[in-house]
Amino acid sequence: MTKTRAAARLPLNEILCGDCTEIMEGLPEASVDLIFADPPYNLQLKGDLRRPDNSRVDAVDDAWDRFASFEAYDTFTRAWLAAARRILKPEGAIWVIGSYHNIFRVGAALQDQGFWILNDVVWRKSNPMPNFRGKRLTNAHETMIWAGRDQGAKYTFNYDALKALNDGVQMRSDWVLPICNGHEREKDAAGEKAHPTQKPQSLLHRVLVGASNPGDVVLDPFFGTGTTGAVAKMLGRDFIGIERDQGYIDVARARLDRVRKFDRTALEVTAGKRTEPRVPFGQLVERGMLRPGEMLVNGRGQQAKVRADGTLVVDGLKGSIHQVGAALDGAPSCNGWTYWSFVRDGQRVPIDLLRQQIRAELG
Amino acid sequence: MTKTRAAARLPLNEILCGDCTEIMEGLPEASVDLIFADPPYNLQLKGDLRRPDNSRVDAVDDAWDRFASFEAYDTFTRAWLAAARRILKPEGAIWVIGSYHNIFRVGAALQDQGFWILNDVVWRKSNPMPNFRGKRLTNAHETMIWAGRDQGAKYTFNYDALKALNDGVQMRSDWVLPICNGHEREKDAAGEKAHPTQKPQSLLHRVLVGASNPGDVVLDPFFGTGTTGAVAKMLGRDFIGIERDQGYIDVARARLDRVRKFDRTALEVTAGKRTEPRVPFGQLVERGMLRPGEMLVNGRGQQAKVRADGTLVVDGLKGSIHQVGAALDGAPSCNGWTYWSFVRDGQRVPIDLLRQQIRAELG
DNA sequence: CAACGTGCTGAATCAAGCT
DNA sequence: AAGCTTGATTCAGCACGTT
Repeated sequence: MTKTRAAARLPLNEILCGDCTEIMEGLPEASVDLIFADPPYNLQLKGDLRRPDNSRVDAVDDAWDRFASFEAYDTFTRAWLAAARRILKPEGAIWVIGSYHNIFRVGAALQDQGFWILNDVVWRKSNPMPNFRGKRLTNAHETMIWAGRDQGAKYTFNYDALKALNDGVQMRSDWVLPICNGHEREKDAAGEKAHPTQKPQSLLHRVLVGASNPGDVVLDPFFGTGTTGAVAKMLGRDFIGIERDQGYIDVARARLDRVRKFDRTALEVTAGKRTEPRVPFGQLVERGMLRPGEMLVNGRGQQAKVRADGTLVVDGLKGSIHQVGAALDGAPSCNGWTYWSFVRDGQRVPIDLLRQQIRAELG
Repeated sequence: MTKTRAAARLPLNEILCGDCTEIMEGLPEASVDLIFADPPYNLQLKGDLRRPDNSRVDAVDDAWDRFASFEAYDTFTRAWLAAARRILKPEGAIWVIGSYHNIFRVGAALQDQGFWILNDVVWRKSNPMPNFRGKRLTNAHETMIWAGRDQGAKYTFNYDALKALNDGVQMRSDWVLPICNGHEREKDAAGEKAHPTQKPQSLLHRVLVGASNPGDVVLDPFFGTGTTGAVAKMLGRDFIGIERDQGYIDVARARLDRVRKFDRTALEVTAGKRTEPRVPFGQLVERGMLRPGEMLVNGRGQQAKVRADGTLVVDGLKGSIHQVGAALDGAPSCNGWTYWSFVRDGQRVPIDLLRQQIRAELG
């Protein structure tokens, strides 16, 4: 009976194979701090789409994204949300990502079940797939809903960490991040993308830094190739993954084995100092251009450690790239962008180069 | 009776005072090209919000934004959407703007009533109000839903005009625009903002340029201080405004009197090739620009013979310029106009050049 | 001069689907 | 059936300048 299974220990840092609703029903009540869910979008695709050069778009045509009707999709959604709600701690929170095909149904279901929406967050893709037919706007964003378990319930929000990640100004509800491709994109044996909708690590990085703490339990009921687990592991959170496709699980397991946790000081997050500059240093970290724990070096060879929220630490000294630089030089101020370098292939490279890359991407 | 009122003429460029559902029920069926709606957001604000300096934030606390529950809000939403759908032409479209408080309920209701979502569009505010309490992300965007009346229905989309607006690249689904303030913000007699949620004209400009044509009828059931009407008038569209607050209507009337329509050349908009007159390939033969028996050549050097009726033949293969091109490439389709060239003075010249000559003659 | 680094350009690649 | 429909990124190739 459920009672027995519910008493079972929480299977931390494992991937459970099966239907997420059923599996969540077997987990102990009020045991999870954060849920990140990337459910099927119900894209309702028909026929095939070709580019102007007649090549075929490799679209999402997997069985798991097919539903007979909005009603069928609603039934599915309400079932997994109810199961998710039961295992969520009273002060836990849920994030769900979707597109216009499904997100309105998900949002209404969340509200109907008593979740309390805290923000909707727009992921603005810096490099979306264009609209090949020229019949609509380029679909350049996806929407995440962040909700607490109940109206008035407490929830985790690391305001200052996100502010630091955003170089000293409040984090907004729209996040500009590139889609997942290149080396970060998991490949199958044939060298093809292993999953059609793999999310970028930078997105999960921001969610987990902002809405969870080290040691928290983060559950992902649609684990796919395990981005949530990978970022949770790096950030020192425990994860629980649920996925019904064994092929995806195999890819995720191999991926998680490769992932290393960032060290402890890198994970500590500022309590709230800031500076003025305009392009967030934290983005270099979120995007994986610099790893938390990596050392930066100044002109005199002094080293500073990069932390997950985009701040630096040297001995007891913590702060932004500018603050730490100024303190080391005993100067009233310092432009951290030109002050710090990182090391690649034995060469010192100014971090400003990375900022220029981001600026180029953003146009 | 409704029947009588429904037969009434369309009240163009007027503001009707009253409940929008009732008034729309009295308008003729299938008579409106575009609906832009900015319904109450159901913000559910409690208490008051103060800035760090203890000044009070002038929030939306008007009676029109209070609903007892999500159910009450849904009932309201489904009623006005049904009335809106009846007066929409089969090839018309609707835009609805909202925030996370209401947009998920609006989106689900749209889908449930048979509207077909074409895009969701994020208005990314370049200057949003900060989050004073530091308890959530800065609420820096609102969401618009663009939907056709039915799945598969035609709709107006001025692809090339929006592309031109966007510096020559496809318009994306996220629009960065400042909020409405300064001189554009309508003031009441006391010099205070006349309406708490006045939308910027830039937003409506983009919607109307992209999703309507000059002479179209644009209806706004929550007219407020008349931004939709003002931009419609400037752009040479007819508007119908519905508003139940006489105070807002007075402000809107005065505003509309001040607005001047742009002149004709300013209103002309980059048109796509689609809207150019269709020229049958056979006309090139009829006019003697190509001779029957002459050979066309594709990119791979394969040749096809032009016949007197404007069809091509290669070996046993006969058909239109498009069909033969597709068959030779083993492709599902082909644009024969760009696929085939003829030879003049040893040079390959695309046949599309001849079509352009004919179009130029047609004006 | 050879060897190598830099920067430009154009081809190739690839992206939650859209008459 | 006609005929209209991309943009960001990566990487190889190559000219050119420096060591």
